[in-house]
This record gives sequence, C-alpha cells and structure tokens, in this order.
Amino acid sequence: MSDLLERLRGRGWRMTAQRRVVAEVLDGEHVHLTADEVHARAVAKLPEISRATVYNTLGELVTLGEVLEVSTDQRAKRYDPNAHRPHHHLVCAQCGAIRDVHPVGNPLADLPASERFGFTVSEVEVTYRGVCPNCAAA
Amino acid sequence: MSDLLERLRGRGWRMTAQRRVVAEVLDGEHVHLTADEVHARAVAKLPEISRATVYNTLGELVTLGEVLEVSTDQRAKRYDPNAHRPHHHLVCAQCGAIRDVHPVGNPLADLPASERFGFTVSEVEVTYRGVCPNCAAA
DNA sequence: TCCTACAATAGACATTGTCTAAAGCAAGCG
DNA sequence: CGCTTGCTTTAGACAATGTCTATTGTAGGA
Repeated sequence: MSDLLERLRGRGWRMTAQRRVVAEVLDGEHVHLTADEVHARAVAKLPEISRATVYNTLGELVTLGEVLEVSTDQRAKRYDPNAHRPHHHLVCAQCGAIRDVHPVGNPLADLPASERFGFTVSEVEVTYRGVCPNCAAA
Repeated sequence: MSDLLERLRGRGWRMTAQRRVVAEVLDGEHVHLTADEVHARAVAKLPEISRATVYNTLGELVTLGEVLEVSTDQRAKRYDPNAHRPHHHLVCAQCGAIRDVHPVGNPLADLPASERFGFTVSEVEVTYRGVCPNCAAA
C-alpha cells in the first residue's frame, strides 16, 4: 500500500472508497493526468464514483500539498503526484505529453532585483515546449 | 495609426472594421487581456462585433506571430501584444496582475540533453510568481 | 460596378470545472 | 455492537471559456 494513503490517514483524512481509489490512481501513474483521466481510471475501479467527488478529492490533495496542479496548456489542469521533489516540465506541443525535468541552475536567481518591480517573488515555474520523439516520427 | 495595422496590411490581411478594432484594442493596451476583455473593449468601439470574430481574430494574430498567447492561470488565455521582444512573466498570486520581465541568462541552455528525453525543445516559458507591492501593502 | 472568395454573424455545441440539496456512510461513543 | 453525527458522495444543474457551422455580408480585384 502506498505512502500517500498512510500520510493522508495520519492527517485525519476520513478514508472512503472513493478517496482511496483517487489516491491510488495518482500514486500508480507517474504521468500527469487530467481530472477527467483520473475520473476515467477511478471509474474503472469503482464504477459508481462521481465526477464531483474526483474534482473535490483532487482539490483536497492539492490543498494538502500531496499533489501539484500543473497547467501547461489552457485546456485542462493536470495533476502531478510528484509534489515532493521540485521539478519543471517538458511538454509536447502536439500530443500534450508531459515529462518532469530537472534543469541545472536556479531560475529564481536569474531575475535581477531591477526586474522584480517590488514584487516578493517566491516561486518560478519553467515550461519547456517542443515535440516528443513519438510525434516527431509521425 | 499603429504599426501593427500597417504590418498586417502589408501581409495581405484583408482589413475589416472588426479586425481593425481588435488590433486597436491590443495595440492600445499594454496589459494582458483575456479574450473576453478584448471582446468587451471591441464591443465598446463596434457594438455589433461578435464573440466568434474576436476569438477568430485573436487566433489569427497568434498564428501570424503578432500576439502571444499566455496562460498564467488555467481560467482564460491572455493575449500579449508585446510579441516582438522575448520576455517572461511575473504574476501576482493574489490579484493576478502580470508584468513582463527579462531575466538574465538563457533558460533553454539550462536543460541538458540528458533531460530532454528525445524531445526537440524549441521554446521555454518562465513564470515567476509572487505578491505585488499593492497586495503586500493590503 | 460586379463578382467572388474570404470574413462576420448568431447561436448551438463542447469541454472543463463548480455548486447544491439530498442521501450515504465512517468512525467515535456508549 | 449498534447509534449518531457530521463529513462525504451523488446527480445533475449551472457557469465559464472556447469552437464550430450554416448563413449572410463585404473587401477588393477585374
């Protein structure tokens, strides 16, 4: 069984079949699923789960910091279970596939104070775009 | 009259009142408007313009490379008329304000070949997030 | 001026996400 | 072990954003 479920239980999360299924889907897949894809996989394990529950549960997982929300295109949010190691994303412009990547250097340091306009800058998100080997072959 | 309109005309863009109005809205504002905001401003100048036309025209401007599509949140695409100087964005996590920024260095170079997974990487998009002076004061 | 191909329009449709009111159920308590 | 309570789930309506289609309009060349 997963660490994720253990952690959630430890935080007093009320465990239900639906929540377990959603957590399992995320824990099992190391790709970045959309809410709808999570729903589809959850339905396969628990046919009566509703869309609203999947959305709710994903939202809670994000709030708890167990899952990251990534929006690399404007179509649908994707959910990244790899919330505990900082990383950035490489997105295929054609099929939308996402890989986690770890660039060298610290992009936060690349923004000089003169370019911060008084903002307190706390985060940086880097999205590389290109074409994946699959799409390039097609 | 704007450079933008001149350039478009020079490229054989068929000029219509609707397209002129959309181009003027983008050219006049140096903030990053959503499609709906562009529509609202366009309607103020040309009441009978339709939503579809605004979407189409924005799409064409993006294709022509005159305007950039930016999605800093997952709610709505925003349109950035400043397409001719590469830049990145600094977003206020509270009010959603966006500033263009110019970090030093080239983040594309920060992604080693071993982290490219066979992708042909052509673009990089950096989004800094923080709190703007206004929101920090409040 | 007239024609024709390209553009605009209204509104239906699609996708993604949110909300609500009612019914269900986990887990603590006796 | 079986209540009770309050958190969860559910179905489906609703909302926001974007896309498509068939029809009508029109810019610009002949």
